[in-house]
Amino acid sequence: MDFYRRMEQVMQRIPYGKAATYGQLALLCGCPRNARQAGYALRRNRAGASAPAHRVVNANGILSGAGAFAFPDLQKRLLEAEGIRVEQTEKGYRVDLEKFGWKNTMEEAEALLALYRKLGI
DNA sequence: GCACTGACGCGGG
DNA sequence: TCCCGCGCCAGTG
Repeated sequence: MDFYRRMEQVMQRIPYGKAATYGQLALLCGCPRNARQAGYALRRNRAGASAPAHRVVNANGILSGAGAFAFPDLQKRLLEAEGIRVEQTEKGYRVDLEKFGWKNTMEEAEALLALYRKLGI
């Protein structure tokens, strides 16, 4: 499935110091309904070991994947190392997507689609 | 081929 | 507002 190869490309484009959501990644892969697969891809390291998996959170900004890291607060620490403020809530660690969320421009989305065509994925 | 699972998201009550 | 339930679909056994 080229979904994972697309995921790889999208992951590489998440800017330093920004966080993206699962749904957002799925959307940028051209599969708006594959938010679950986005998470699955990360859990199984399908997006490549070099992919910044710590920059991916759910739609609410919660670090739902924290448990999949070697240490529970590893993701939190990686994010903070990039200047992203992580606050602790009843629901768990959370980032402010208003401030640190990756805002995609239409140009970026189109550039990705062009890239997929070029790579044939 | 079938059933179950999940680092998700959204609408309805 | 909170919670529940359903849709989603590739992997896995």
